[in-house]
Amino acid sequence: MHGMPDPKEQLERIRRRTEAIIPEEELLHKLERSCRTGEPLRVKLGIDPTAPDIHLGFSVVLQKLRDFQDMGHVAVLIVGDFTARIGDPSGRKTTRPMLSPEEIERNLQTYKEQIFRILDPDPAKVEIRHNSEWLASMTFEGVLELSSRYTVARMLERDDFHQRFHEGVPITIREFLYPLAQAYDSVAVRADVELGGTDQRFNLLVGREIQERYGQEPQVAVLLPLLVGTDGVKKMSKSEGNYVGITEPPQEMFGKLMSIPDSLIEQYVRLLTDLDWEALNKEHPLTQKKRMAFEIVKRYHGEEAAARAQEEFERVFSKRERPTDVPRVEIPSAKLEDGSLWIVELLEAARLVQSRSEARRLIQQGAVELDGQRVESVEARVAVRDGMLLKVGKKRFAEIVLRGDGA
RNA sequence: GGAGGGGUACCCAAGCGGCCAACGGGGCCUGGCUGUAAACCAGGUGGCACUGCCUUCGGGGGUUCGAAUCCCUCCCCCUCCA
Repeated sequence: MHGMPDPKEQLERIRRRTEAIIPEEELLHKLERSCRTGEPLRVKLGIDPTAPDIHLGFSVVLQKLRDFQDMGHVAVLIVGDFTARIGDPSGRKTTRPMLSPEEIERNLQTYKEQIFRILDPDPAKVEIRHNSEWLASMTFEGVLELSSRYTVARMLERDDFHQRFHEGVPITIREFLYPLAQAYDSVAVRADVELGGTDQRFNLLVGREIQERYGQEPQVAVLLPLLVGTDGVKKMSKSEGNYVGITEPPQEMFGKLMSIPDSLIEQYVRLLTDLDWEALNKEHPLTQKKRMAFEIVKRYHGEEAAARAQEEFERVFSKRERPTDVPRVEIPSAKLEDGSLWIVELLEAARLVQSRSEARRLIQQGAVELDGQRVESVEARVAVRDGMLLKVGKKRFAEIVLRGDGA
């Protein structure tokens, strides 16, 4: 393995945007040895097969894994198909849905398509494993073996377990098994490093100890900051609906990024772009946000698409003009009476509302516009013309296309 | 094994025979102000051509003129003691 950068330089690069490296000296040793022997480090990252959409929060971790790859190391992706059955108690969320092997495989395909927009697909630098490979076949004896290598007291050190224990909130034995199973993954793939968000700190540290108990050199935990979601409060996650997916269309991405609270701009710029925050910080927040959104869209869709997304955003929201791409909705002319239609029915036919009651409410609230003209009355009948623009709220648009009877 | 507390709309949570399509908060939607930010103000947040009707309060059955509210039964969750 030649062309591998100097270990100190590597460490420097790994440190960027990283929350913690535990312990840092060990990582340096591993890097030095790797450089000497030409043996790449095995860098483990667990992926959750229940949520195949990759969002910007996870991209921070993936980007770091990419850094490792670029320095010549191997990404070892662990599909947590078996651990998904246990359900990670981190953050004490309710249990996740059980997935069939087929669903998991389907998700993995989606995952791969997305993951390689960030990772290097070079087969020499990626290894994808399912943890059912070694966990599903583990005997009860194996489980005893594994579980005898960790103590209840150590388990209870974990913040959420600790809290639950003291509040009298039940903790099942099964939940104790989760960190152990994840830790065993590290043994199975002989991980040198494991990546994760800061919420994974405990799990990754258990991995270290378990590896040691199985006679392996412990992995180094590299923790990355958790990105706050577009709501500005909770960490970005699919289930909270506060995420930006890396495969979302440019327009959507740009819009979502513009809607984050100002207080998040710095974090997004630092974690998701290579922009110089110190310089950017002198600008107006709106400018900062646009630059940030532009950079991110550019990363996933290219410069041209990013520029178009920005123009479009400015046209629709700043200048309140008509978007370039408005969904077209066919209205059979048979529905019309003397060329006109009840506004509520029109909204329904255009699928801009979910029910007529909703349509009525929105009209009453002044949210409905026809060709830029606010609809004042719920009872209104409107003359429908081909190419008419229907608008509900700030972002729901539809263009009416009249369809003749004969067609 | 014993004792007790619960299951209400997207979430939390009131209501405990009619005034309940169900208080309040969060979230979300809409309007205003704006920079599609935040903050703030106002309204909305089952369905239906709608001064009314229909479907909702874990499932099923019953009492009653009338039930989210009372009774029976089933399912599920939780706490404490052993």
